[in-house]
Amino acid sequence: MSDLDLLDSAPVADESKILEGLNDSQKEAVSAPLCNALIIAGAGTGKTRVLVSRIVYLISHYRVKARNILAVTFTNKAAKEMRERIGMYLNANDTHHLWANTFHSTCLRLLRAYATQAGLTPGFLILDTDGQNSLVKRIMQDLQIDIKEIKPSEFASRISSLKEKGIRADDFHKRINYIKNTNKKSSDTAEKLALVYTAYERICNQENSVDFAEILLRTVELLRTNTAIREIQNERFREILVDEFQDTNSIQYELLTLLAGKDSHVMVVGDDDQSIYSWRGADYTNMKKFLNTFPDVHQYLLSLNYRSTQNILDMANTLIEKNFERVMLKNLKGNNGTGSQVSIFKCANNRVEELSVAKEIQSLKDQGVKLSDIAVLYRNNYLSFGFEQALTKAKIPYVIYGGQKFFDRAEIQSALAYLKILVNKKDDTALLRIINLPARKIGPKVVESLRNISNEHSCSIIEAIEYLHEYVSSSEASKELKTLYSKVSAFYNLYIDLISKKETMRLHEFVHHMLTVTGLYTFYSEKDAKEGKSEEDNSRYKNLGVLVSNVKEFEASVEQGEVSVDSENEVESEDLLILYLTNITLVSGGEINENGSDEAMPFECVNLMTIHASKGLEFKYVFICGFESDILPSSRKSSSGDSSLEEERRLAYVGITRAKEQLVISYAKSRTMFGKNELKGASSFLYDIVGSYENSDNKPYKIVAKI
DNA sequence: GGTATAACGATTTTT
DNA sequence: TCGTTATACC
Repeated sequence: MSDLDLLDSAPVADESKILEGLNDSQKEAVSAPLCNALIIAGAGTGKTRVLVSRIVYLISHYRVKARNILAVTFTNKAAKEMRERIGMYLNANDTHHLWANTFHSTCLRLLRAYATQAGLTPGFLILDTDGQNSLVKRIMQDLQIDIKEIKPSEFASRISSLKEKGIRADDFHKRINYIKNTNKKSSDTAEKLALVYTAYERICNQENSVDFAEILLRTVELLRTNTAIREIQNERFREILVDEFQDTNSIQYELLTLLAGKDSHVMVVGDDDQSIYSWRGADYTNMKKFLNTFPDVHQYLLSLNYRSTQNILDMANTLIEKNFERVMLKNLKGNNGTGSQVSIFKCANNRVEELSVAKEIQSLKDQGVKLSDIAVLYRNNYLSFGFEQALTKAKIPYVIYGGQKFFDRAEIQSALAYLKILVNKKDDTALLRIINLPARKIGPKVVESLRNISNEHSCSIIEAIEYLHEYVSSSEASKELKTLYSKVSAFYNLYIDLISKKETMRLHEFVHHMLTVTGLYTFYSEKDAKEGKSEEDNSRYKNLGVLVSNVKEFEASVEQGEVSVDSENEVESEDLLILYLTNITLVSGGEINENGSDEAMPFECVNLMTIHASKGLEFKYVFICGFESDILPSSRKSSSGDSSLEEERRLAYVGITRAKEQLVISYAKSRTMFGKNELKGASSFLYDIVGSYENSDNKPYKIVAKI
């Protein structure tokens, strides 16, 4: 070991301090030997704390080097939180070397480092869900597949889930042929899908872009086939830790098996009772699989809950007991006393429900409760509307998590499309979005001709225009080509101007320049004016300004070294613009405020969100609303088999276990939905819970009628 | 190239 | 019911 290595792995935190304050089972997990381990951590049992402590323990006790540790999470939020918490124990050098990232950014880092070996051109961009949908739509139209019969987004998501199962277009074709040969009937839709999938793969390759699923699949294929690269990673990643393991899908599972070498150890933390993303490919049986496939897995169970009162936990325990497909049975025990009873609001209708909740929040507020300690949770986004109205009327400020994301807005996507073609001229998807935006007389006919040229020369549309420019100015071109060029020459000049200015200006100034010369500023401010939008309320013009601020902020954070541009030579340094574009598709994604930053709301607000979005969070006061049949469990699921019903039950379980001190569960007996008045009853889950306490004098809940 | 009208369809959501 | 979107039409 060199001195430098010793410095790198020098203990940074007092070992006894790491274990201080942990309970016995947490301590056991944190100080586990270097081994494969499965930690089953019930809701609120200090899962993140254990993970963070384990990482620090690995470094200080086992002298594992930070660069040999990989921690993987699902969301950027979780990754950020983990990095921050680890940062409190480690020195800056260790923190820098440690990989604590989402599955996607981990893979992306590998792909950037080994782009060529993975069959990509360096500088490739990420195709987000919108881009994916529009590409699929374009393909379906080209193949004359009726997009009214089958929604492009349907095919797009099916392609993604095929990729998440590791199935390529080729494999899918083989499958269909196999079915044909044996059963003689294959579905018409599947055959169409296969055609679209093939074309989709081809175009993504041509355009040098990867979608989210591709990021994972490419990495897996790279590691599967390239032994040399795999061995480097095996050597590097000695200790791998995975958060929310119940949410892994099959490609992520395979990734773990490939990243871990024979001397590596994998520690996974999860809770099968909180698996609520199976519709997205998550498979909590990976926990069982892990136990059976990885050698010598040590098991740890965390069931002491630090979050909620026992009444709340009893509700949760009673509910989840009805699930049969559990990997490991656990009963949450708390250390916060019994607490007050859970209130079940039995409301005459949804209006009453909304007003009752608002009234209750008002009285909490009057008692001096911080609004940010209150959350209103619901199964479906459309349920938020009524609560928004009721809260507005009561003058109670709130924030809604989710909803339309800033970067999904049309004007932002258009601006980004301009930026994308500047770093990746192969990106036809981006180009087609803006070639005639704002209108510059490039209609479908011109586009058609351009696409013909690009097909002939197997190049992108921009390259076709470049080719046209060369050809027309230097030789005796045909009249048709000359007129064609005259129609796109203005756009070509714009493109050339942007390409050259990009190098000479600071990035945010350049983006501002781009918005000016492309005419996007004018286009959108005129559009705003036409629709009578005031300067203030979410005008599209203003949003473009917010984009510039966001770029500026990003620029500053890169300069301060906050965004890791990996210094190790395996990751090459990149164009700042590529870095920005990658960052917003993969890392930011969320809502940003008018200053262009993603800092939290400065003032006190009640939190409104879906139960899905609440996972991993906790609040002192929680209202779970619309606890009704056909809503929770959702009408689409209750009829379609046990496992989806069980997932809905887990969802309710997640909701309940968010509450620390007080929980209100509310339902309406009648509800106006889509203009129609429907009679719903209380959720079957509520009957299950109440039924369990039928003869008990010691009920964890009380029912309150609201009329 | 923009506007009016009809038709549709409406879980959950991160990357 | 309400918002989005495709198509027809000017």
